[in-house]
Amino acid sequence: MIDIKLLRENPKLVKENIKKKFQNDKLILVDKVLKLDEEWRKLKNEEDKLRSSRNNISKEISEAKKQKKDVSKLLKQAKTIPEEIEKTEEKRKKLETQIKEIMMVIPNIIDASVPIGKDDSQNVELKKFGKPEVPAYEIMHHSKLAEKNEWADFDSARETSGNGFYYITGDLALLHSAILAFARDYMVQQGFSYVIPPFMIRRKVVEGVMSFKEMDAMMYKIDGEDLYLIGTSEHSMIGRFIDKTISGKKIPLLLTSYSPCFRKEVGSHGLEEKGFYRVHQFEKQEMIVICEPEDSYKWYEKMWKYTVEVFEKMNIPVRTLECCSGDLADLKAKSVDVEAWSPRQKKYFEVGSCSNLTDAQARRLNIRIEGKGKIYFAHTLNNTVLASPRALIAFLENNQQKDGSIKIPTALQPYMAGKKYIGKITK
RNA sequence: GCCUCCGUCGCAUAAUGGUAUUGCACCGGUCUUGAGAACCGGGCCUUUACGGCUUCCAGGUUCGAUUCCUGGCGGGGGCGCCA
Repeated sequence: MIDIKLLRENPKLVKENIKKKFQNDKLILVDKVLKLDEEWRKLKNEEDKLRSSRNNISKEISEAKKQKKDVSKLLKQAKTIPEEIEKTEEKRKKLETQIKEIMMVIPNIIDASVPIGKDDSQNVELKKFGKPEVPAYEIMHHSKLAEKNEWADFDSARETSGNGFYYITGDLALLHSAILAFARDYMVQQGFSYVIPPFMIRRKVVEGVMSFKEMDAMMYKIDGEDLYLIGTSEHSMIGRFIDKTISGKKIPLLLTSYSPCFRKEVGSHGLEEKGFYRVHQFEKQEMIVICEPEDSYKWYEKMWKYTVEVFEKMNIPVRTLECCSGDLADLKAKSVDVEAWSPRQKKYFEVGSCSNLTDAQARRLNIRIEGKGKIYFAHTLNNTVLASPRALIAFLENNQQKDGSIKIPTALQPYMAGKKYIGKITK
């Protein structure tokens, strides 16, 4: 959500930004909202004046009563005002709703450095980390490998819970916990504070953090309760700060959270594919930063690097792929995906996403900083440290040995009870 | 889940239908070598007006609601259930 003042003062800039994002159908909204805003201000002024006269008459009544004077004439005069206020207020509130609806869909001003492009096919590779190698031996699909080692039971999960669920068992379950714990500790070492948030949130919080469309496609609702299962800990983490003014002394807030994540994944066909790639339930270590407006790009650069480092320590080659203007969600000013190398598919796949939302999310949720004698909107950022079981796919492929066993990188061994290898030798 | 009491700035507190009081803390400014003291100020909105809004939230009654009524949310105490 951008500042309506920016729209008032510089509608041209807002329109240029919309064009950059190839959302030309939204261009008319700018003039529409300007008109509505002008009307709103007019009504607001009228209303203020009406209230002012009501307050004055009320005062007169109060004083007249004290002096035991007759107030019937004043009362008669006063009675007409509330009706007028109500009428004006009704109109104003209607306008307010319309304005807010439009402001919600006007995209955040993207950073000047964002590459211009229509959709994800025009995202730009920034840098490769590690060598994306394809070994001479065949890399087994993770679900086949899991089956051979009795590391997963998709068939039973389908019976108990449905497609898109899984049992992870034995050493793979250990590894799943290990990589999450490793990711958590890595972030703590970088100075982040560890948080376990609520895994369910109320509707009003959900509405704050996503659109109705997203809500329908993602969120599971608890029957008979005003509660939804979170799709990511970002929901409850950022929800914690709705309508809060944070003391400048506590800024930047560097938080890393763990949570299970639940997603309906409505309309995604990838769910048919066997394995861990697209599932209804996963676990994620996340990072959230709330900082001074001038520092958000400094944090943005640091944040995606942390993810790259975590994957490097797990011996997984990655690359960064910058979201082009058309692929950028409306709240985001800049965003980069971290993708892991798949030696089996000979291509990269998404394992994390780092975004700077500048002040758009903070304005929408009313998250402010108090300091230097001023109160102003914060900048907010979020990034995946590691999501499992998806990260396990990359792990099992890149650490797979010629004999079919899985080598545990040194950094992970303490989390795996010292084990250096897991898995049967199958070849 | 039930019964019961309660919700006013970060904390404490006043007003009990007449337009939110006071103290402490915090922050900014003035003064100062610096700190402290002292003094001035402190949220939001708009067309900056001796303007409007703000007593957990949403409604209602009223010329006027912190005060009365209804619902929600949050907290304390008691009972029940529970890893």
